[in-house]
Amino acid sequence: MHAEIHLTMRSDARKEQQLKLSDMATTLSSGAQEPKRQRGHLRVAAIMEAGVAVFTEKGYDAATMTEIAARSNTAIGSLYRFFPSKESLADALLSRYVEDTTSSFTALADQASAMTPGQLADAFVDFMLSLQSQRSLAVALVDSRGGSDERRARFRETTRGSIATILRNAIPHLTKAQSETKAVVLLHVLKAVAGANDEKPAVRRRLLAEIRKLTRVYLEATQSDADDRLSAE
Amino acid sequence: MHAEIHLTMRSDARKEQQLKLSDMATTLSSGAQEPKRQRGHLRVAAIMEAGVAVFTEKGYDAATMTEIAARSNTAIGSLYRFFPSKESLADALLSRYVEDTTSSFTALADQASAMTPGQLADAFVDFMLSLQSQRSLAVALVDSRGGSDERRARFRETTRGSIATILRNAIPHLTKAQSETKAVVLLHVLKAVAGANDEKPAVRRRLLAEIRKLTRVYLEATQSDADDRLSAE
Amino acid sequence: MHAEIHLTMRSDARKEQQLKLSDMATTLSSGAQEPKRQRGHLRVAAIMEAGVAVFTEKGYDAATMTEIAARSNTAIGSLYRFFPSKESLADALLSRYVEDTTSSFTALADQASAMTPGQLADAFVDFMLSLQSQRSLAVALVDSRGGSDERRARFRETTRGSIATILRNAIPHLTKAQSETKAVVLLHVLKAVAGANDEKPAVRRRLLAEIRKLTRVYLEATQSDADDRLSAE
Amino acid sequence: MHAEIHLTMRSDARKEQQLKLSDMATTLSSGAQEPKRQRGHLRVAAIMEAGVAVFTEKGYDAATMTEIAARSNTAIGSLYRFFPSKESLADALLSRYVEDTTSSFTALADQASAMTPGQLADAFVDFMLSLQSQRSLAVALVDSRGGSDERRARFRETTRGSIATILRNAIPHLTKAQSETKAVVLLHVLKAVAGANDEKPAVRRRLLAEIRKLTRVYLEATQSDADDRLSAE
DNA sequence: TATGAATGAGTCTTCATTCAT
DNA sequence: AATGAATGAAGACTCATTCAT
Repeated sequence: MHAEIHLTMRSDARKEQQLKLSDMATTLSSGAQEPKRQRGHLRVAAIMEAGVAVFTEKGYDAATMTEIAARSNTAIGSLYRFFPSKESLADALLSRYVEDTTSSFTALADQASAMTPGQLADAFVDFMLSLQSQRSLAVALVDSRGGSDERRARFRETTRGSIATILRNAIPHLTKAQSETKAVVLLHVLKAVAGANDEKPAVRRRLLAEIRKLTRVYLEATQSDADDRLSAE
Repeated sequence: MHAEIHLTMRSDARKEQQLKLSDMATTLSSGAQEPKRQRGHLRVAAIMEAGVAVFTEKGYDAATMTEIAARSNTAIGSLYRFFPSKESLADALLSRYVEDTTSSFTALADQASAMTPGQLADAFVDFMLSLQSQRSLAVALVDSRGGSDERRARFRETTRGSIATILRNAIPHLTKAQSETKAVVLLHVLKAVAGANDEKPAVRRRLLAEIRKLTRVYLEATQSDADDRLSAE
Repeated sequence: MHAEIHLTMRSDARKEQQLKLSDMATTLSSGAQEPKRQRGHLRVAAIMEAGVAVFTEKGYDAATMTEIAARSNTAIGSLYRFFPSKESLADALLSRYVEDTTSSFTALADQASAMTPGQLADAFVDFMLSLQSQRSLAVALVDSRGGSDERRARFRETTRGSIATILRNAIPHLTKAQSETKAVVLLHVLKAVAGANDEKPAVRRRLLAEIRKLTRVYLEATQSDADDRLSAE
Repeated sequence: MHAEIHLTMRSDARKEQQLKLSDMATTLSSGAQEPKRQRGHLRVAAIMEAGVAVFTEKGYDAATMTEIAARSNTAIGSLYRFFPSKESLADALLSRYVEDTTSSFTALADQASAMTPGQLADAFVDFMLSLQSQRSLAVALVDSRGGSDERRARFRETTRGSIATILRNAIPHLTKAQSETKAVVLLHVLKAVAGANDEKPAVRRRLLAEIRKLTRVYLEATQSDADDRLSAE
């Protein structure tokens, strides 16, 4: 009963603001309240950083809103002003990550058509390395049970789609279905980059080299496959 | 802050029992069984099965001891008699999984020396498929935060070691360091098999075929590498 | 226990402002209006209307100051400028209702002396019907725990007094005590009019007719009683 | 998510017990856990009494589970073991009241056919007086927003139905519709008995006498109406 | 003066764990 | 030894109220 009341109220209270804020709403799209003053933006940023830290360290379930509030020097009430639920915070974080990632992917896609599979493989690994820090958040939020299922699914779809597109740019003759299957597998392989992070530096270096090799081998094999199929026709 | 205090306290309170438990867990999960107190063994088995089910379904955090007790028709007090903490149950489950897996790996290792890399690749994928059901438990317990960090780490080490051994059996000339690096990567790749489970049947089939191909390609490349290096000497 | 401490504290903190408020509330709810600061009056009016709406819809407890502020397009800070507490707003609303009602009662009282009990009964029911919309506010605020106990008690007294007066006007020979007792009972009966509102139209119609009949019968019986007692002397 | 888990678990855990307890389940029908040991029954009783007290004093919203737990010398967790939500406690209390009331009504119904309207009126008022203490709880729970709407509605229906039946027993010739309309009105009138409780003793006495008179007059008038209608045919 | 961000006590509820019977 | 009642710390979230800008 309370919940309904609350939601109703909020909708009422937010209607008009929703409009003028819709442009900035991208980051906080998940039901989060947009700050209207300078101070608020700083606060939101602080909360998000704390959120990243805590979710990454403990995982979605074990992370507590109280700790996130404390780490960002925010009263719990203020945290909830901007992010009306734990899930909404996780969603916002994920969204931001998706956006960052997506735009990076777009850049990669542009260059992909001019790359050999080997080059592309390196580009992919480098790309994952550049995401590094954020990546572990995504793992904590997506691979665990964090946030809404729906958004997590959408996130996965988006990422897979981006990779599939890049693959088709770089390796013509791939059917859509093929590129999508390969995207899933490739994405999985690339996730190993994030995993490497937890190892000791020496091991990490070797691991990264190996992942690089694997990726290259995979993409080259994919290329030859496509060529074979083509010449067979 | 509170949370930490709490956890600390708990750990303290449990230390001594942990010992009793680990004996028992080992005893139970290894084949050896004490004939006396048959009832107790049945009970423990029931609890463990319920634990597997619940942890798999809900993940470590969301699983409750009460539900595990209920599903195994055990009074909560009895459950705690055998497994003095949630963590200890997760650990026991993981241990059993490790042992099962390890012995399977051993069998695989015996045959590995007679296999070509391509055959080995298929064997690995088939192997993962055969673990399927149990595998999702490991995911729930290892990739999330279930069980003690320490044991999870040990679990990973064991698995990696098994794979490394197999690799060296099948592909001579690999140094220990190489085989270990490759084992990490290969294990990661093979985890995709478990992930494929969540996809629709049609996708799943394509995915598995692709993973198979990737694994084969990877192992074959590994072989040629080793050969090259050898002939270069 | 905590709750009590909290409430106490709040009351303490507000005492002095209560005075300022009650002046204002009285001023506002009586006809007199200060020409200066027109804006403020509009704002107060808007707040009060929103307050009526929200309290009526949700009841005192579930109503939130934030929603009342939003519905009246008022910043929460401004709302608190005029009504320093939720209770003070409820009180102001109740006061206004009492005043409205009282003046209406006064009009009724003027005509009452010329009415037969039967006519008076109808007049009462019609009167309650005319209050309808406001009545539900009173229910939300008086029958629940809205506003201060003290003011609610005063409100009840006033209303009962008005009715008692009317009764004595219409039915001479009633002692003061009698009229007061009857006022309490009559008021209770008339509240059924408000309750009828929640029923389906068909039922509502029948209900109102029945209440009308009951009221008539009651007042007529009261009359005969008085007559009897008189002639018995 | 948690909620679902919880519910699921409970259902599982309770299945078998539900059976052997179904006979006693009447009182705690609203999802409450039945105690299985002596101690538990005492506890449940204590909780319910505390619940009655607190709900009556503060109303549903303002009552806190913490206070109810404290007043019944129960740990909050124990309270929730028996009554898994605030609403379920309110429901259980209401149910018990309904049952008490209903059986009393049944007894009244048996005698009603032999009563004159005047006697019936007195019987009704006496009846309400006998419910006294419990009545104010019903007011707190039914007339406010306490508990689930559905159950409150059902409660009202049941009570009205009982009264309607009694009326038809005592005053033949009433149509079903008539008796139902009159039941609603009569019930409302009788509620004044509970209200009288809050007055000073002297006032209370006079009030009760007046309510008695009103009820008598109403029922007698109802009788004559019915007679008139009959002879007019 | 108006605004809305900040505050934090308090609410309901959950669940691992202990302990009396 | 088995049972399940008891415990209470902790978590997510709300909202009346204050105060800096």
